[in-house]
This record gives sequence, structure tokens and C-alpha cells, in this order.
Amino acid sequence: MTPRATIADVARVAGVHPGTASRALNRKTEGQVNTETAGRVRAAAKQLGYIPNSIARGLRTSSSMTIGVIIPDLTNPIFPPIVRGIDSHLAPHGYSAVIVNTDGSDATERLVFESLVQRQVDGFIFATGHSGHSIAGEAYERGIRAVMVNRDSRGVPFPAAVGDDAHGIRQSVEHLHQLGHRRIAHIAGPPTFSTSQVRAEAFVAACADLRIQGEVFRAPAYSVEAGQTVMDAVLEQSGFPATAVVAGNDLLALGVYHSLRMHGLRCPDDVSVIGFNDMPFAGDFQPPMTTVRTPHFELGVESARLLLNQIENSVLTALRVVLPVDLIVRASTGPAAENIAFS
Amino acid sequence: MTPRATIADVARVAGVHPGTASRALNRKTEGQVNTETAGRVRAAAKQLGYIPNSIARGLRTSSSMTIGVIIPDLTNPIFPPIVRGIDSHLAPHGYSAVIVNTDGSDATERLVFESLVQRQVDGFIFATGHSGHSIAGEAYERGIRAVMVNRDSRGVPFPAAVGDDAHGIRQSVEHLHQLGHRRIAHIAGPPTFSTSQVRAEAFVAACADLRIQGEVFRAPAYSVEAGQTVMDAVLEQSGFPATAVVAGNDLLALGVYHSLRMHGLRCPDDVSVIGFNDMPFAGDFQPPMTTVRTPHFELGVESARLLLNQIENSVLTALRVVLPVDLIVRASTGPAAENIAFS
DNA sequence: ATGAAAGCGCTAACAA
DNA sequence: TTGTTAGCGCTTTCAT
Repeated sequence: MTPRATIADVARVAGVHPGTASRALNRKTEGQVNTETAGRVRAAAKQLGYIPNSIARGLRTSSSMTIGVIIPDLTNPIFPPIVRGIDSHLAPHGYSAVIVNTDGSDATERLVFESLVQRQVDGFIFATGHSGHSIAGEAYERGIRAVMVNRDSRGVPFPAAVGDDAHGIRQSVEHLHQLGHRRIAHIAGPPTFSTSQVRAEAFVAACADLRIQGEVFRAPAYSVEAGQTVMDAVLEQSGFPATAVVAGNDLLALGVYHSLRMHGLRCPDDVSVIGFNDMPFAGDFQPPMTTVRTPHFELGVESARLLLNQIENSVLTALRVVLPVDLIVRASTGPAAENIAFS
Repeated sequence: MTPRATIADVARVAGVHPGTASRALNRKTEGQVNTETAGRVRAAAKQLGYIPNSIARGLRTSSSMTIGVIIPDLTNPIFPPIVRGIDSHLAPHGYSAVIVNTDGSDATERLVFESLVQRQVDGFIFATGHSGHSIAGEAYERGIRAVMVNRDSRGVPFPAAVGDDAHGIRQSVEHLHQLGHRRIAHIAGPPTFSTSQVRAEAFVAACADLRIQGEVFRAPAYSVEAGQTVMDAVLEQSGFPATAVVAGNDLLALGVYHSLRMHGLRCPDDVSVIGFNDMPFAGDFQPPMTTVRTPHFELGVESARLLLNQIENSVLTALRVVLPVDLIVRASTGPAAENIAFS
């Protein structure tokens, strides 16, 4: 492996001083150099296959052109689109994203956060929305730039890009109401996520407005297993004869599907189910899932835009960007069952 | 934001020279320093909240502790588990992964590759398996360290971690054969991917061995749309009266589902379908998909291990790691239909 | 418009 | 065992 050409090499070939070469090669400073000289420098660079060493540049400019993206779990299907959205905005600006997973663990979150600080990332995008001991608060105190995506900032004054969850839930409940449902269960995500709270509150409010019975059950995680377990409990122990379930997200809804199947209940004939997120392939499930579509890619884009505005222009374009969501009606919702399917 | 403490600050507080502080703080060199002194340095570091600047370190050691991971598209559900596997091996070794998408474009691949070289990544993991004008060959000539994951190296002498695709296909065909199928279509992925070739060849070989009719159709992409389009053509134009389809991957198989449905055909009653990969939620599709499970997470781990061995120990532990795959029989395969469902 | 020189923060070779 | 010195490759003042 032949050693890579440095800017000194380029300068030598072009017959100029390294400083001049540097100026010629950088957009912001190329105006300061004679057009003809600049051309010579560029030619030399091309000839030598010069690739600037961004580590060295970063050391000098104290910026790494890197953004840390902290998510709970990349295998949760809502995150890949968010990440792609983030990347689609960062890349054209010369930034790269370093994605790390926390698996919902505060300890891991702290660990990866420190490791990214050590890597001199220029900012953070948090997709983890813990309430209490989140590192977001600490980040703010340290003067670190960050934004939240898909989760609210909850006290910490970082900007956030979120979907209009409350509206999505309201649409869901109204849809169910129109189908004749009057007793609806909501399986909410863990209370540590801001989304869980927002959605649960919206559910309660919507039920109150429409004068229908709504009951909230809490899942310990946003996962298929948790959804199934909680739905098992709803069916077997709660004594709440729901004809429909509004799940906190699609994973939970999928768990509800499983529970229903295990209990010999049909969806939507016996119980209607609505998810949240419209994760990829939600329309291919059995039955195709009625769910609230959240524009994850765009959420990613917006969060990146918010962050870059802060970093590059030191301006806060917005403290909160709320994107619209849409109820996608498929086949997991139908008319309310006349007979209560369970005790 | 108070300026971060540097190693010079730590040294000053501890009353030692920066060089000594550096040695005390690094695992590999802490043996060279007096235990008591080292303790004082560590105390000072802790007191000041010292966080080493890894950019500066990288400049000096010419290593960024970063690995570039090049994939076609993060939203293809097989990649998140691979990425997590990679990360699970890299993180404990102090490395971070920078993930970039190419969307199957050679131009983008080249672009992101250069951008990662510029970032001084210590190595690459390629999940894109192009044949011809891949940048892998060029990377090799430049002396860049890299490995391939889930795709074969195809001439370029980089190590690779792959699943035993041929065996998976053979299992699929045998399963179909046992169910009485004698005319099977294979919808192969784009020929630019090594996996497409391997799977198609294995399909042809298996059919020959079992003396059944097998015909290969080529999809222009590994996507749901492509699967649907190709299956439409199989049904409407090919004149090949298949009773079963072995799809090149689950996405393609899902497209086959869609096509079948549009044609009023039932799966598996009229046509059996087998996918490949066992992507997340494949068991929740309608019908639950029979498919070949590939250990994506482990593939990721192995690829990272292969790469780190090369980087840190300059040893090539293996040129090829082949992991076993398994046929997961669910509900998309059944006895061969007696009547040919289409012309 | 260009050259000179300094220095970002760190580690590695060399001395002592 | 510790201090000294130099320099990774780049940008950016300051001079010219």
C-alpha cells in the first residue's frame, strides 16, 4: 500500500506552499487564491489521487463532521427509515452518521454516549425517549448540540421532530366508533417513552369525547411478546369485554394478533385491532393491519435538518416539528362483534 | 460549554509530564509506569472529567477505530440484524461502525467508499456483492482491508462470511418434491449479486438430481415489486405450469404472494411458495411463509471478527466462513395442486 | 495572492 | 520509570 499523498505533496507538485494548496482545495477559501494557481493545485491533487485526511482536518477545525444517532434497536422496523432519512439529509452536507443501539438500557445509553463524545461527534440525534435519568439532560448541560426524533424532548430543551400521535390515536378511536365499537382497550407502551404517554392520553380523551368505554393497559416494552402477554391478560383476567384494541404500536398489535389466535378468536370478526406506525409489511400481515402511518423517513430528515441548522448556522429553526400522520384502514378492523367473545 | 480537559491538564494536575499521563491512561502502556503515579494520573483524569480526544489520537496513530459498512439498503430487513451483529463484535473492541447505503447504485457506492476512505476508516465490510465494476477490487489494490458479508467475494481475495445458500435451496426443493411438486419455478435475484447465482445454480442442480422440472426466471431486483412483476409474467406468459415457486429471497416471495392474490390464486392451495432469509415477521405474513433461515446476526459477527483479526493481528483466520441455514416450514407450502391453476 | 509559522491533542521514539 | 522532543496532516492567523 503506497502511502497516501498529503497536501504537502500536492503543494510540492503544484509548486506552491501547503497553505496555498489548502486554500485552493477548500470551497470556502478558494476565492482567496489566484484562479490559475488554484487550477494548478487541483490538477496536482487529481494527478496524485489526493484524498484529504479528515482526521487531521478535524483535529485542526475541532469538528468531526460526524453525528451520533442513538436508537434503542435497529431491528425495530421503524428505525431503518428514520436512519435513512437522517442520512439523506446529512450526506449532502458532508456529514456521516454513527448509529448506536442501546437496547433500552440506560447503562448502555450512557456508555455509547460517552464513546461518541470521545469521538468528537458534532451533535446527537436521540431516538430514545427516556423520561428520568436520560443522558439528554446531561448533554444539554455540557453544551452538546442535539435533537430528538420520534420522541419528545420532555423537559430537556432540545428541538424535536415528531409525528402527530395524538391525532393518529383520535382517528383510530373515531374509526372504531364508526364501526360500532363501544368498549375499546388500549395497550400502551412503557411509560418511560414519551410516545406512550401521549398516545395513552389521547386515547383516554378521545374515548371521553365520544362517550365510549376505554381502558388502558400497560405493556412493559414495545415488542411482540409484550403485546401478546398483555393481551392474554386482557382476555383472561381483566374482565373488560373489549370489542377492539388500539395498540401502542404495530409490534404490540402483532402480539395482540398472536394472543387472539391462541385464544381461538378471529380478527376482525371477534376483535378489531389497530396498530401504530405502519411499519414495513404491515399490509402483508394476517390480517393486513389497520394502523396509523407515521412518516418516519421525513421525521429523520427533519431531525437532521434541525440539528444541522443548529450546528452550522447556530440557529434554532424550530423547537418542535410536528408531521401529520394518517390512519391506513386495512383488514384488521371491522364492525363490532355483537357477542362478547370472552368473559 | 467549558472547554474540555486535555491530557496536558491531567498531567499538570497529577504533576507529571503529558507523555507519562498518556502512558498511564493507555492499557497497552500502563505497565511502563509506576503504579502509584498511574493512580495519581487516573485520579486527576477522573477529577477533571477527562475524555481523550480520539481524533487527535487517530491522527497520531493513524487509525480511526472506525469501520465502514457498505450495504445496499438498510430498510431491507435482512440488514439490521447483520449490522447489529457487526456492532456487537466491534463495540467491545473499541471500534464503531459507520453504515452507508448505496441503493444498489455503483456510483453511490464509489462515492460513499471514497468518503469513508477520507474518514480514515480502518477497514470495510461490504454487504454489496456486485460482480464487475465493484469497488472491492480497487480497494484490494489500494491495500485496504475489507471483508464481505452475506455475499461472496467473487474473485476479489477478501474473506467472506456467508450462509450455506446452496444447501438451503436444496432443502427447499426437496421439501417441495416430497409434497409432490414436479414443476417448480425459481425466481432469481439480479445476476449482479453472487447470491443470485449461487441460489439459481443450486436450484437447477437440485431439480436435476430429483428429476423434476425446474425453470429459472430472473428478477431485476430483490424487491417485492420485482417479485410481483416476474410472477405476473410467469403466470401470464411463460407457459410454465409451476405448482410451486422457490423465490430468491423473502421480498421476492412476498411479491409472488401479491401476484397470486391478484390472479385469484391461493397459496398454498394452488401454488406453494418458499422464500429465503426468514426475514423478521416472515411468520406473520399471510400465509406464514416457509423460508430458509439465514443467521444474519451471526454472519455480521463473523464478518467483523474476520476483519478485526486482519486489522489487529494481521492474520487471516479464514478466507471463507460458511454458516448453516435451515428450512423453516410454515404455511405457504402444501401438497401439489392436482389441477394446473393457470394456462 | 501567497508564504511562513504555529498548533489542534495526542503518542512514540529516544534520552536520561 | 519518567521527561523530552518531535510530528501525525491539516488549517489559519499573520506577514509579506
